[in-house]
Amino acid sequence: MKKDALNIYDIAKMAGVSIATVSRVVNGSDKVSETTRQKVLAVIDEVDYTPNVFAQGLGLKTMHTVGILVPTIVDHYMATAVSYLERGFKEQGYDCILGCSGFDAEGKHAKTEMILTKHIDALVYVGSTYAGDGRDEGTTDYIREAAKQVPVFIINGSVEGDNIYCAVCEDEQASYEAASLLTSHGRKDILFLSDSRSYSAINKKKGYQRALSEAGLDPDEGVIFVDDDIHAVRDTLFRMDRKIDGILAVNDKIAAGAVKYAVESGIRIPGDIEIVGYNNSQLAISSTPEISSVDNYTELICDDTVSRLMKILDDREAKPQRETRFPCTLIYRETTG
Amino acid sequence: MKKDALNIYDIAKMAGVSIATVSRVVNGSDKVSETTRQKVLAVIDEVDYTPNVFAQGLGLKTMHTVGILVPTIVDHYMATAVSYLERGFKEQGYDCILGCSGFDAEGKHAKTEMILTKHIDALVYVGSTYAGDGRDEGTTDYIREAAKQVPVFIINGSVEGDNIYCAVCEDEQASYEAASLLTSHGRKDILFLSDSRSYSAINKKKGYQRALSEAGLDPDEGVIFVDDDIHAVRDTLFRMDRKIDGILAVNDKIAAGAVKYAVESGIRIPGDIEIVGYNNSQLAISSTPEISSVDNYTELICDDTVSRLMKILDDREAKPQRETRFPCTLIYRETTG
DNA sequence: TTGTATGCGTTATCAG
DNA sequence: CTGATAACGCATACAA
Repeated sequence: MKKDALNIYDIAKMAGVSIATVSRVVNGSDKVSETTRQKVLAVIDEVDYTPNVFAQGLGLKTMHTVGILVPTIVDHYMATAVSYLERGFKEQGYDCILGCSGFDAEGKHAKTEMILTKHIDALVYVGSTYAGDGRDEGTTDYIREAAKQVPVFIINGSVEGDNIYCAVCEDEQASYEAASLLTSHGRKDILFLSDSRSYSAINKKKGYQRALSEAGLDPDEGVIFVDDDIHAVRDTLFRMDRKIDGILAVNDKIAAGAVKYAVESGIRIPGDIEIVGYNNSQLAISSTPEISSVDNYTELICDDTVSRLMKILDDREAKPQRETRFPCTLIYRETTG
Repeated sequence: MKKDALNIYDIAKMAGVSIATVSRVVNGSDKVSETTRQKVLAVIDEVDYTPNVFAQGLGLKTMHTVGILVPTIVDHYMATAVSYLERGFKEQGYDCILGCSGFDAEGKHAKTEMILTKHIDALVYVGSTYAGDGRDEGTTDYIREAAKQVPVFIINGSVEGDNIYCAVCEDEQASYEAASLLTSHGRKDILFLSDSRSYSAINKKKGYQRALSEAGLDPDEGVIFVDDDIHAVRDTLFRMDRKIDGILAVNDKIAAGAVKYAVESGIRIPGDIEIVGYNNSQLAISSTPEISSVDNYTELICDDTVSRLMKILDDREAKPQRETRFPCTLIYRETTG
């Protein structure tokens, strides 16, 4: 059936040289005469030989793969990030092993263990959910544990530890600015809609609260937890039966739910209520009216992560910046005045 | 730094047995006494030993990984499919290597070659773009080439060839039913909005055309190619300056663009125009009015693919059904009457 | 510049 | 039931 692939011995025999020479040619060593190089290359090209990655991995202890863990790939933000990471790593000759861990500790822990058994060269966590809520150090212990084996990178989250590198966007500031925009418009009843206590959600909340405090508003009573579901958010707002003239959501899906609520309630946007989403995704555009949303430069963050990661892989002694920070910017659309 | 992991010799030494015995215990062979088994297991548990997958792969010629190729993971449909596949394969003890190929032939070809060098146990293509347009056989040759090395599965596309297995949804029928719904409502100017000539897009078009023909309408003049972008679709429709009372789109993003067009033109939905999307994604819900959309049972298709794939991997002689077909159903929302 | 021999960590075959 | 030992395919230090 599946005829065994040719190995280095076959090539050596066909080219009339030793396996060492073949190996040298394959790996681009300069210690081989041009004539033999051509001879070997001809054979390799002829029979379409590719070195066995398992054997390479056995000796070199690397198979040029990096592991990527996301809570769910269905989320647009994660998908986008994975897309950029995959592109970047591939450019550097690294393949990606993907794992979807879910949001609970057990899954994160289990998937981390599993993916580590694959002897990946590095591990990238995508999503601030992996950074925990910053309160309970124990929740991120599995990351420090993983970092003992391979360099660990976190996209959009910050975790302390040796061999752990982070890239975060300045959510606190972005959220502060968005909320300040609303308070500056005289909004008094501004909600903060969040579905988690992840690292980034916490920072967004801080920014929101800072803005409200500065405006002399109660920074706590507007903080609401909701499910990450358009209709669930809408219904939650319906049930609240409370005057609202501003909403800051931690993602566009939640913001879209808020828009539904306003539209179906006959509340005018942005006249009576202003709404700001987060991630600047297609959902913000699909919605009517289109949602003003914070863009968090996923591409920039991912490219930076790839380049810092490669720095380590190229030189195991290299110590790139432990944490890089990126700004966010609010994209103005129709839900803000 | 990264202390070398323990190997089977270490365990053997610590347990006072031979490596063969350790291997037997690890692989659950019954040819080992209960006492020694416990002794070895104790050591393994104690020091947290895991067999080196490279060495296993070298001998067994498999590392229990399957390759997944998508044109882009950013697309919601692909992301959803990958999510289900990953879950299914992981359950069966297989890891996933992900590749994003883009939509052009060169990328598909190159990524296929790359992922094959990883000695994956099987390859799954997600998306009908890989099935080509069915006209040019040459465009899918790289798939038949890949199938010579490993079993190949295609999600939502049909390609002929040995060792190639497909799962498709009955897009022709679903599209026919959706278009028939509109004609039955007396719609006369129904557009078919498509962004590609992929296998599924072609089937959707056929269904649309069948419905229009049956209703005595011209099946060709409504077929329009658009960019897969909400605003681009809207603007294309603006420019068309043509009476339209029905739209069938090959995905929800395009349908969302159509909704924008109608809303901004003051055309009433579904009174003056009815719109049907495809994939039943969040975009359909995010939109206002919410878009009626064809659900194509991604989960079902993926689970079926996983189970057929495992059948082959469990028994290399097994020949599961070459092509499985799944129905679609229209989810009625606010853009149809 | 080229070839030989060894190690990488398993699994599997074959004796015992 | 258990233990040597030979593959598996490659990279590389060492010899020539």
